[in-house]
Amino acid sequence: MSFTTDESLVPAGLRTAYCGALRTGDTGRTVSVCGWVARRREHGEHLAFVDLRDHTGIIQCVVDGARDLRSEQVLRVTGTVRPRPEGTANPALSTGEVELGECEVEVLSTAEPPPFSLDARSETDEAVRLRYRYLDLRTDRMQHNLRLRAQVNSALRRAMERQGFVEVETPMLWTPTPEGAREFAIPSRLQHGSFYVLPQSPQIAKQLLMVGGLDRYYQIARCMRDEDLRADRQFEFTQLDIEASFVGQAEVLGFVSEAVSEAAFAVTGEQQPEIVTMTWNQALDRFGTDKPDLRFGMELVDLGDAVAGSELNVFKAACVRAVRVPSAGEWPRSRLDALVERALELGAAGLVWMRVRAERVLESPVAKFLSEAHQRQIVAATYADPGDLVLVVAGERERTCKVLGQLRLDLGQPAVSERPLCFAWITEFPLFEGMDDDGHLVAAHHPFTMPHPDDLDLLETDPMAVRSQSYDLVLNGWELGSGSIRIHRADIQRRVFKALGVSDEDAESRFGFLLGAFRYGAPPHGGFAVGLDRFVALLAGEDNIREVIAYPKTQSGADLMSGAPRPLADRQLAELGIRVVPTGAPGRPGSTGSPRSLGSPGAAGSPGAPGPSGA
RNA sequence: GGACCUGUGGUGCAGCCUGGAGUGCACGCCGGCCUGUCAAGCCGGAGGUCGCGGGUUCAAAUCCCGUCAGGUCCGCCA
Repeated sequence: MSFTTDESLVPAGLRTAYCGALRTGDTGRTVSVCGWVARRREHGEHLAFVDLRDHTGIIQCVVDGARDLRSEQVLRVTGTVRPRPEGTANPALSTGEVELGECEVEVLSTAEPPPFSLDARSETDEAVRLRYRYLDLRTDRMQHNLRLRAQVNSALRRAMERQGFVEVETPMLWTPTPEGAREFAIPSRLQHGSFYVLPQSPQIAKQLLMVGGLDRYYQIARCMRDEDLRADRQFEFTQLDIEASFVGQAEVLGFVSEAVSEAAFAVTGEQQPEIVTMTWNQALDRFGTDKPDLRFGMELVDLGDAVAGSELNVFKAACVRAVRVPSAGEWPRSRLDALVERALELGAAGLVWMRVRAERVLESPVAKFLSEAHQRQIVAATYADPGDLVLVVAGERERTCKVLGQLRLDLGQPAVSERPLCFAWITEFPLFEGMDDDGHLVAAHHPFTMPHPDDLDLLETDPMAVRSQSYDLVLNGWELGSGSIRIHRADIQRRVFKALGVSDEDAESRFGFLLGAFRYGAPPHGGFAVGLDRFVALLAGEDNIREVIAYPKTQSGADLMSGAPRPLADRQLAELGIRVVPTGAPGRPGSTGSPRSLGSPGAAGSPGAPGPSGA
């Protein structure tokens, strides 16, 4: 939690000590500290306590005459470290046993009153924090989160380098690729009408590094996707991106496990247990999701056998599954009705609730349609105790599991900050996930994912049953990243493209340079990418990645501090050969009186049309 | 593209449902008092287009419509 590296650093420049590092052992030293005025407590003309803050913590300075000192001023204070008088120590501060006496104060920079309190105890609207992010960064929370993030980066680098990975930087100005996320386009000044795009990931670049013989590549890579923002999604985000040659799935999982475990250890100081692995099918069956939160139980139970032969029509479905909610047997009807409502909303045909009474008797709207034997078997299968609630959903397998999986989260998921850290590998994802509008299969991961070797023969006969050699890393219910073994053989690639409805000409025009490279000797290879923002957020106990990013954007893609995005000057547009088509809104909100108002400076975006890379 | 929540002195909130003078609380700010505090304390003071526009009404922070901003989610994120 604390970042002790600072204490081993030798202060230099204007200071001879860090605020938070002073201890009784420093008694008698005359030191200079530099920082911001966190608080001051005045007791008349000749005694004031000034709490000076730097990134290491707070030291109390005893000052004679603090009249002109103000919050957040930048000071250099020179004084003598001394123990505090009997009974005045402050256990809340790391430096609470000592204070700086006989202080000489130098104001290095004056400061207006900050627009919001930087005290950890006060809450401030996020929009205000973002507008003054440079002030928000001074808070304990942001200092902690950004330094934690740096520790994670450092640990990941250590682990990757130890495993023989070499860091290679890939271009930020890349070429449009027609599939995947919407891309940010960058106009070419030298070739009007042509565009670079910002990489949505270094996917193709890193595979070409394998062809190039780099063997093991990693990068802490920025990726950009022009998709709508969420609590766990920003336009730009960071990945630990890796790729390795002459390895299979087990090796890739090993590399990544090593890296994330080292990072978790660096932050928590606790050795991580071996990461559990389950297949996509198992995750769906047990947790109703491909990103299970393993911090709590309430696993899904298959009631197929328990209700076999029941007269009840709803239980004759392909899949009958339940989740046990411990100690919820006394919930009022209104709450149960709300659960039914929720299940319908999630796409279930219905929801059957069963209160487990004394002697394990079921109280339920359907109880009278269930034989005593069936009731007993349901109770036995769910391991329900008197006082529990059992929720049952029946229908098609995937839908049924997903509904119950969501109910499980609704009713049982702990807060993000709750420990332990439960990593999980999810393997054997399906290669395809449904069809697009043209009746073509859609790749679940990406079109270069190697099918499971046992399922190759199904590619043409039963493609939806083909498992892939792709895998996700999950942490406490969040998808942390994904990866796969790639196709390096032209014949298999051709068959997958065919299943996806990609013709030879299509493939050539879309991925020509990748396929071309593969003609010159591509090693078997595979890789992974870990979403660093999410990883750090979870380690920091934050439920929002904006809290671990120095300068994040709002949900509408604005940077409230800088005002981005903004219109370009006409001259700049001309240079780029760009003409802006007005969006039809004639009246702009306009500049209101407030000089701080950074409202939308006119959205000069593209109309809804296909988008620049739709060719 | 859609659903829901929020917007009231610098900050955080109450007031809105049930219309009646910008009414209240806490913090901060300014001034005064105060020599052991630590979110110091006490006294006094300043500070408001109730996001913006329109409508209903004798009267709108409050009701209605629109709009902007922030948030959560759906779609989207190979």
